[in-house]
Amino acid sequence: MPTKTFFNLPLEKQNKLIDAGEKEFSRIDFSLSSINKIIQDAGISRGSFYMYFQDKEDLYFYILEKYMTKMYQKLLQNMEKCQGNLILSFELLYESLIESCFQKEKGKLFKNMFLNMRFATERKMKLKPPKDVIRKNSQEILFYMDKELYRYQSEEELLNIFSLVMLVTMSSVTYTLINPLEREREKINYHRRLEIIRTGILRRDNNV
Amino acid sequence: MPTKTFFNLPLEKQNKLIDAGEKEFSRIDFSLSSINKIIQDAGISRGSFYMYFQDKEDLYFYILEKYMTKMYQKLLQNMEKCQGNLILSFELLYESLIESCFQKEKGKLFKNMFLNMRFATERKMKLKPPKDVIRKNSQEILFYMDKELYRYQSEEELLNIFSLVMLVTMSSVTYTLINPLEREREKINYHRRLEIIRTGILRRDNNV
DNA sequence: TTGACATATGACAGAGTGTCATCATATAAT
DNA sequence: ATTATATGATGACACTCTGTCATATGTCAA
Repeated sequence: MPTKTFFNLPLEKQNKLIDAGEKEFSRIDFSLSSINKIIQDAGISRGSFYMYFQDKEDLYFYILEKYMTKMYQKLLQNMEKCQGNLILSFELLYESLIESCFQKEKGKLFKNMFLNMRFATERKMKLKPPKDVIRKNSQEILFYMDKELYRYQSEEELLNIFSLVMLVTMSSVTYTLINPLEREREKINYHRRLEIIRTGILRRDNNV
Repeated sequence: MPTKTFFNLPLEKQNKLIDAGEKEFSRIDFSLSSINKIIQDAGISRGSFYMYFQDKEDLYFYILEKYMTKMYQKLLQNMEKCQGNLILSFELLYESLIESCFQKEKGKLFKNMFLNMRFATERKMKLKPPKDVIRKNSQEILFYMDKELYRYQSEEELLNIFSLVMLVTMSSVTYTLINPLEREREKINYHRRLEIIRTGILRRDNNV
């Protein structure tokens, strides 16, 4: 998290630094990005940067979290729109994620962030109690979720289904980012995978 | 790939360098690892290192590939042992992966490699024609796979199922590495996810 | 012995990181 | 008005890392 000093800054200066960060993290992968470039672009001194953020990672996660939150909001909206249909909601999320990643403005930023997701989750999990964020969001999702559709034993099982669909979605988006030429084919495969899961969790008359 | 010069080296010297690499990649994440440490440990000069490998990444992938190959061999063996049952084969693979990752000797190395997998696949995909490796291995898997068990339309669908199970397995192993305390709980969740997939792909009498 | 070739070396330039003593500014206290 | 105190800003500094290159060493054939 940024320091108190950072938040005391006039908003304009805050944004200038955030923008410089986004620009650098768009340019290149996190591990190769440079604080020098960021402070140069933002027009602040080296010392100041370390006044506001613990390190490069600190700034990175501050930015990342902003977009993660947006994504969850989007997912919640989808759940509402789809009357609790989990699969449908993720299909919509998938579409908007792909669209975001191929847009001009923030496309490269999103791409780099997606490709770094593993690194990101690892760090986050070390910092916070593991399920803190995802659990809270999952609970909200569960609230919207049409539970009559699926057979399940416990709430944990529902959360597990949720995580599974999330995993498959993120993985597919990432694959598409790495292989943009196979975008359409991967989309088909993604829907196939969702269909397998849907069939697997569907409540049927002949209950197995 | 290492250069011809590297392979001309006496095996002893080759191994010393590989060992030094594994030691460093065990110590710390790839992006923070240092060639300096490696050459110091291997007792060679800076110039020599660049004589043998293009860069740090080159050495890393050379080591990674060795273990990836082993993993695939293991999976193939499992397929044979399980008479083509995909789910069972991956359950066995899961167990041996977890075991490997918690062992004393190479545990930390495997852990770091797993956590870097996203980075690794991204690089690999840029280097080789995308599906080269996984496709070749998948074809071998398909050879062993008991196709009567599952309903599917095409070979591509079978490969898709394979990738899905692989994804879920790798993801679960990675999660366990990050949260070792939840090892048992995650194992249960892993089996639940596999059960969902199994149900989803199972050939039933009342064909949907 | 002399080339010709493969191999080995470490000094070097360039770039990056995090720190710290110091300076500047604003706010409060006397 | 002046001093005191806290807060913010700065860039030089020490350190580490990377990839290169001119030079040195070893080896084998003619």
